[in-house]
Order: sequence, then C-alpha cells, then structure tokens
Amino acid sequence: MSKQGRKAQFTRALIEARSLIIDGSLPAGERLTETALAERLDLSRTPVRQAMDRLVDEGLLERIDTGGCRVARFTMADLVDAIELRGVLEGTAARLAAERGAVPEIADRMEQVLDALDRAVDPARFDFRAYVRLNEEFHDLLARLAGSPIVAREVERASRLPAASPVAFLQGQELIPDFRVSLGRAQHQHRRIYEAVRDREGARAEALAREHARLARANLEYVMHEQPSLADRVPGLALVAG
Amino acid sequence: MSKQGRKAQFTRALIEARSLIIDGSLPAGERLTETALAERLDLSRTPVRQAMDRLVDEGLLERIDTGGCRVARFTMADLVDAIELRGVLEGTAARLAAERGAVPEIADRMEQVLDALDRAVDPARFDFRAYVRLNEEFHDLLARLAGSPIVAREVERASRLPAASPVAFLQGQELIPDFRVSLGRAQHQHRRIYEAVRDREGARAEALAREHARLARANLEYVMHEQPSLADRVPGLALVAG
DNA sequence: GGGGGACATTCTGTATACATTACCGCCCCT
DNA sequence: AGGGGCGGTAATGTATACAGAATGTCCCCC
Repeated sequence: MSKQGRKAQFTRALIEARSLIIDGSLPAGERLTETALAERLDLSRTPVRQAMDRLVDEGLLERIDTGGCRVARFTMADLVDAIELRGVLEGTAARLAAERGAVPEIADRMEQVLDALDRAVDPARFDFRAYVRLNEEFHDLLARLAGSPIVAREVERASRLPAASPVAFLQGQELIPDFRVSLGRAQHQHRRIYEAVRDREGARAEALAREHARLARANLEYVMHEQPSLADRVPGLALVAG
Repeated sequence: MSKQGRKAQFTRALIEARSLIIDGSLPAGERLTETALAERLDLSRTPVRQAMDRLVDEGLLERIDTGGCRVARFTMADLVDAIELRGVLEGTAARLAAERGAVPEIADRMEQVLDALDRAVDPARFDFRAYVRLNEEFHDLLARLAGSPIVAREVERASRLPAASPVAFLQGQELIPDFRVSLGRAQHQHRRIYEAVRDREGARAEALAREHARLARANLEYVMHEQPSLADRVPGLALVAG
C-alpha cells in the first residue's frame, strides 16, 4: 500500500476514473462495474466504490437501479443548464456580498487578484498561464465573498458540473482566433462585478455575474458549432451525445 | 443480513444516523467515528462508512482532516442562507420553465395539485396531512417543470440542506396560532408562481418563487424568537448553536 | 428454428482481517 | 512543575472473503 497520502488509493481511483470518463475513454452510456474498474485501475473494490459514489455525486456517473453505474450522457442542453446554474449561484454569492457587505479580507485579496489579472491580459505582457490561475482564484473568492459557507459550498459544487467550471473553456480558448479579446472582455466583467459588490448594488452584481457565465456558454456554442474539432480539448465535451 | 431491500444495511445506517443528528442525540460539534457509529447501530463499518460519506455530502457531518467526522454546527445565518439558496434555485427552475415553456405533463399534474391544495386549505374541509403531501409534490413538480434534469437535481439537493426543505416547518406550524392563515398565503403564492410560468413571465416567476421561500425564513425566525420551545419540533433546529 | 427454464457466472452488498496512522496519556527529564 | 518524547490503544484505509441477487447463456423441448 502506498506510503504517500492518507487516502492514496481512493484519490488515485477518483482522479483516474474521472479522467477516463472526461476524456472519453469510457464512452457515454457504457455500463461500468466496480469489479471491472477495480481491475482496470489495479485496486481493490473498496476505494473504487468510494470513487464511484463520488462520481455519481458529481454527475459523471448514473446509478443503475440494479447496481452498478452507467457513464452519464450529457446533451448540449445539459451543459447550457450547468453553466446557467453556475451563473445563478455566482450571482447569488455576488448579490449577498453586496447586500450584506463583503468579507474584508477576501475583498482585499480580490483587489490584488484583479490588478494581477489586468497585468495578465495586458497585450504588452500577456500571460496566459497567470490568467488561468488568477481567473480561478477570482471565482473562488467570489464564491466566498459573502461570508456564507453554505453559499460558497454550493457555488463550488455547481462549478464541478461538467463543463460548467469557469476554467473549462480556457484550454480550448487558446486556439480560438481572438481569444485575447475574449479574455479582456472577461476581465472587464470581473471588474464590474467587484465594483457592484463594493458599491452595494446587489441586483447589478447578480445580473453581471450571471451574464459573465454566459461567456462560457458562448464558448461552448462556438466550439460545438464552429470548431467541433476542438471538442476534445475541452474537458467533458467528449461526453456530449451527438 | 436482512432480506428486505438491496442496500438494507446502508439505508438503515443512513436513516438512523441522520435521525440521531437531526434530533440532537449527537450534539453538534461532537466527534463521530466509524467504529463508534457502527457499534451503536450494530452494523459493520462498510455501510456505516457509506452513510457517513453521504451525510458529509448532505452537510450534516464535516470531515476532519485526519479522518473521522464531526457533527456539523449550524448557525441561524446558515439556515437563513440554506433557505435563500432554495429560493434562488426554485426561482431559477420557475424562470426557466417560463422562458422555455413548461413540460406539459408536469404542468397538467401541477394544476391538479393546485386544485387539491385549494381544497386542503379550504376552512370548511381543512386537511393538514393532505396539505403537507401536496405541498411537497408541488415543490417537486416545480423543480422539474423546466424539463432540465440538471436544474431539478440541484433544486432537490438544495432542499436537503438542513431546515431548507419546503416541508421543514410544517410540523411546527401546527402549533403556531394562525398557521391556517399562513398556509392559505402559501397556497396563494403557489398559484401566482404557476400563473407566471404559464404566462411566460420569467422574471415574475423567479421573484415569486424566491419570495415564497421567505415564508420558511419567517417561520424559522418566528420559532427561534417567539417559540424557542418549538425548536425541537422542527427537524434540524437542534443543530443550531446558541 | 425459436422460446423458456435451469445452471453457471459475475457482480454487488456486507462483514471482517490487517497494516498503517493518528491520538492520548503517562512518565521522564530538565 | 512544565514540556516533550514515548508507548499503548484505537481508528482509519485498504484488501478480501462470502452470501445473495442479477444476468446471461446454453441446452432442451416444442
């Protein structure tokens, strides 16, 4: 048994199984048994079962009544809904932060992140990797800005739905013609969201955060309609039926 | 091993453990080990562990870094947020149903439920048990009205957060002076929500659904401030610190 | 040739064994 | 007397054994 990490086998099972599903090695709709997966990953059934439970929770697997699982089959509509939901929940986080006042330490950090994002999208010293990292931190901070663990938790959960994550399309975006323009637009929205929260404009903050999530939807639609060849660059898009 | 049910032990562990937490037998903050719970429920660790995983997911338990769990400690603010979230998500379900058109079969059933609810709150033939059952069905139908499995799933998840369920306060409500008036008000809102969905008034439907969840908040605040003695009649209120 | 039923296989759900790790209290040393 | 190390105990993580259920398969009978 591996010495590193307290739940090493479980973690490995979770990560590897998730990869298998997301990159399409396990085709959507395929039946998946504990035993088969355990053998494939060379693990015992115990950690594999836990990992499968977790993946069911994440929505990547569906339980079958009789036992065992099936790889979830997503439609475009499902991904659109997942993105919409993330927008709604981030919007709620933003609105509550505006109404109740933002947690000062998180707001401070957010200002730093926004400044850093400005630098990252500056054409003179464009830094894609920095953008990805900072964008992720922005969304994490936004989830926690209202100081509500319950809200933060659900925002983060919604971000784990397939292709709903704020970072899901950044990979593919590298290959989209004017993606730098798109990142600049996103950063503009980041600023406006924070501004609305700071100025206690709850409705505006909510609406802006929702609209911000629409960027992901636009990217989704672009990839699916204009560049289906990029679909395998975006995590989870292999799951989409048809 | 029990003959009845495919996951009888797991189910028993989940239900009994949840009861122990919700009714306060396991005080908030208390450390809870697999072994201890397994012994207490007279089960092996395997189903107990799965049940604990699930309860962590539901938010009733918190994982401890080192392994093991702690019974979650909720504040009033947490319950308020949980209710707010349910309102936001039901609002989203209602708005999307309005924007995209409601699923006809679900809308049909909803009209029947609304008629039945009218009868249940009619003072002449008031029927509390029927109200509880129909109210639950109304909220279930609302979650699915937009025809989005993703949205329905998250609405239902939010309803499982402690004391956030649409039915959480009905128990205690029996003991509140003019609770019949309150039920009538709730039913009035049910009607208006459905009406807005039917007439494709998305913003109105969303706002009404959010406001409807505020009834739960009002009940929460009433119980906590006016009738703390009722707190143990409402599932989950025993978890609230202070 | 097709359908149905008994059998075999496989899988799940549960219990339990085993090794590793964390926890707790005690004692010793300074 | 207080703090730090040390050992015992208990709990976790993982593997595996076993029984019951589900699935399918193969053969026989029609």
